[in-house]
Amino acid sequence: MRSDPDAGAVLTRTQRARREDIVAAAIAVLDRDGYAAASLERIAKEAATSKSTVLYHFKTKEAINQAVVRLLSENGAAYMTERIMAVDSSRDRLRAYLSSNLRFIAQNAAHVNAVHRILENVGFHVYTTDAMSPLRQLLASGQQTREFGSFDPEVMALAIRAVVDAASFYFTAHPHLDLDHYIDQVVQLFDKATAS
Amino acid sequence: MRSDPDAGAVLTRTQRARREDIVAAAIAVLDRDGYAAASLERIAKEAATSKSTVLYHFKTKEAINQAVVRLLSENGAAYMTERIMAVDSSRDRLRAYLSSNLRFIAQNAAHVNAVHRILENVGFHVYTTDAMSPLRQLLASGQQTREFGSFDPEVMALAIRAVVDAASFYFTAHPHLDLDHYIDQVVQLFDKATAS
Amino acid sequence: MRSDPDAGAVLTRTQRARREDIVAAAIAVLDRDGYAAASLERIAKEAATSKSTVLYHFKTKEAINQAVVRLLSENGAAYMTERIMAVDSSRDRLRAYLSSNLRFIAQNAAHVNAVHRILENVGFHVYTTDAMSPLRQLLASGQQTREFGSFDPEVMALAIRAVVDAASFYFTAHPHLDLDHYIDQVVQLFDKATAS
Amino acid sequence: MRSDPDAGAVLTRTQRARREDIVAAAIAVLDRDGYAAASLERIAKEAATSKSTVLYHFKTKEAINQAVVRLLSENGAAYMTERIMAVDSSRDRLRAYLSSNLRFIAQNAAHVNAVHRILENVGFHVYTTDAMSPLRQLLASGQQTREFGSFDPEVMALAIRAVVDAASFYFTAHPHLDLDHYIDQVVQLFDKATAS
DNA sequence: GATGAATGAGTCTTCATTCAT
DNA sequence: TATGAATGAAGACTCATTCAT
Repeated sequence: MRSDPDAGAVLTRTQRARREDIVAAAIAVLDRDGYAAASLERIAKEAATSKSTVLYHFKTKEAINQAVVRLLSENGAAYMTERIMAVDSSRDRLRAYLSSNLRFIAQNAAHVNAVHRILENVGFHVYTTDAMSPLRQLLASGQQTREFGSFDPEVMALAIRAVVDAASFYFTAHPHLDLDHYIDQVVQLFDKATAS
Repeated sequence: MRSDPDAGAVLTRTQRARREDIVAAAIAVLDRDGYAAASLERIAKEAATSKSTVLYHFKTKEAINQAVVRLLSENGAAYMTERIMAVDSSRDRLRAYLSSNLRFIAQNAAHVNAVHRILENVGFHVYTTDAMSPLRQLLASGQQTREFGSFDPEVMALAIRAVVDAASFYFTAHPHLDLDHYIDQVVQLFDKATAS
Repeated sequence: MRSDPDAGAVLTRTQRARREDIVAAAIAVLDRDGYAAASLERIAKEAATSKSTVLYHFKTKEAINQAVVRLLSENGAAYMTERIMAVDSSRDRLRAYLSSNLRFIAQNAAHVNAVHRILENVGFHVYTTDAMSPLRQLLASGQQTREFGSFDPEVMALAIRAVVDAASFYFTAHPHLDLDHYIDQVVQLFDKATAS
Repeated sequence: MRSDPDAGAVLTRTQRARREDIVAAAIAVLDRDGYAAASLERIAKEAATSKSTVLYHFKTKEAINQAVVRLLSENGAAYMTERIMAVDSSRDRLRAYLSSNLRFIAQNAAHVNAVHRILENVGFHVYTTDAMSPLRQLLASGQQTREFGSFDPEVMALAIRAVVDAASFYFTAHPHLDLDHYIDQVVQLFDKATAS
């Protein structure tokens, strides 16, 4: 029908593939060289095309960034909710939250870094939004069931998110770290911190 | 020819005052509008001078950023070491570390945000540097004296820094929060997490 | 290979219909949004096709503009000459020239505007070309037959064309004007101006 | 004090001179090559500088166009009102209106063309605005004093403006025309057209 | 000591056009 | 016959920096 590389419109196979290439290129540049360096030209070169071609597929630089962000949150949500929903007690849920989140981050460190880079430079702040609210609820309901001790769920949620969000940079800087040990330590940390 | 107001050279009172004005302006713009918006022009306007004057005092944009970063670490170090050195046990030192750090951040939220903005966009990473090493040592020596329980000091240090670093954004987003309560909660959190 | 839908070649019915659609779309965009906005993309969207399809039918953007211009002059010439030839005296011919011209413009305001937009932006100037020469001849022969008084036919012709050419914008801006009254006034104006 | 090449702010002598150069260059390009060709690059080259320098002095392309338009209307208003106010009867005023307007246009043909080019491409239309209202009033008051005969002042005003507005292109196309004769003819035309 | 003027490099974006299918 | 994909050229604008005064 019509060429409409936008919105939720149906995309050609080629279009989808190209868009994936470009998003991957954007992630690579953002992760490696930072937000300021992630110009259309750089991204295009990374994707082995021209600026114009990139804009043919995305039409706006912002659209690329949005695609990078959206892709991560889709992937991440799928990965995590599955693992969190699989368990019942609040404590287990918190453990699943931490471990699945960290494991996902370890597997997608570059992408996660890229998204951090974008969000930092877009005025949109993680600790401002309700990214924290499901976590706060998990903690609060664990307190009601006496699984968790007494603490301010808001502050605890913030701490958890801070630790998780710091992970992608740490993982990138320490590529050979023992992930299982790391996750284990973080889980223990918050097990103790939330103990009753 | 010129007296070169840069480097370690001695500065006149006027020069020092001007430089402070400019650094303050840079902080304000960085905090309020982000890294990308912090152009020389914006900074100059905020400081009520001209671009050329700013560059006369700093000679490079990067020099301004460095001054912003250096000023914070000087202020912060002075504030914190004083308070940490005042106590003896490792546990008290950790508490002093957390509370003095958070209190300093609350008092200098804009400046801290500004520095975050700079570091994020400069490829220089906090969790890469040895900003963590004094903390790691504090934790390790607490373990040797049996004040702290068993945990990986590296991971614990990382968690602490993550929570502290997240604070400035949180404080900015929640200007009316009860700081003492917040600090108290964080201290309790890590008290439990490091308990033996 | 290709049948080349351009030039004076014979066109299938479908081709002709497509071309008409596109010309109509171009007119609409030019009239509504101006010359600068009349990109191939905009025209294609207005015609509910793709840029490529538009270019398949016209091969060049300039060709579209030419088609828009040519279509108007064909339509206009047909409409006007018929009405002007129907009368005999120079005075009546002048009246027919004015009234048929203005009436045609009123009926085709969008198209006329579109053509103005194109000509303005193409360096081709109305008062430079011989669009004025038939009019000049009409006036001169009216003077020879003493139907018209004394005046410079060149200047009078220019004035007439200026008034007529201004009409399409005026009509567009005042869609509810009393056309018959307007035409009557203009006819009277030049009746007096050319009176002997 | 501050460099502010905008608005009504006070300008350095250099700034004023430069701005005049650039405006002159813009007029030349607009007149000679049309609106589309009047890119910053072209204007800069005509002014024998660089694009950046042009933008240093104007900061927006639109600002250049505004300056071109404003300069003309200032010059024109000064020239014309002086000459129109010098006479008393409505008829003499109309004559003064026509002759001063045409004479001004002849002396500033390039500038007038340039302004036409801009206004045509900006959606702002002459016959839409109240550029006509002083003229309409002049005609109406001439009718009240019986100096003028019976006609629709709106239509007559439109015709006058149309003829005057067409002049700049005509003058450009015919550089050697006898201006006095031309003006004389136009004055006679509207003398007859408005006669009682 | 301060600053107005100038500028090259680089940014995002639009556009007409070509090519392969 | 029609169109999706790709692209080079050009456009307006931003920015850090240099230079002369």
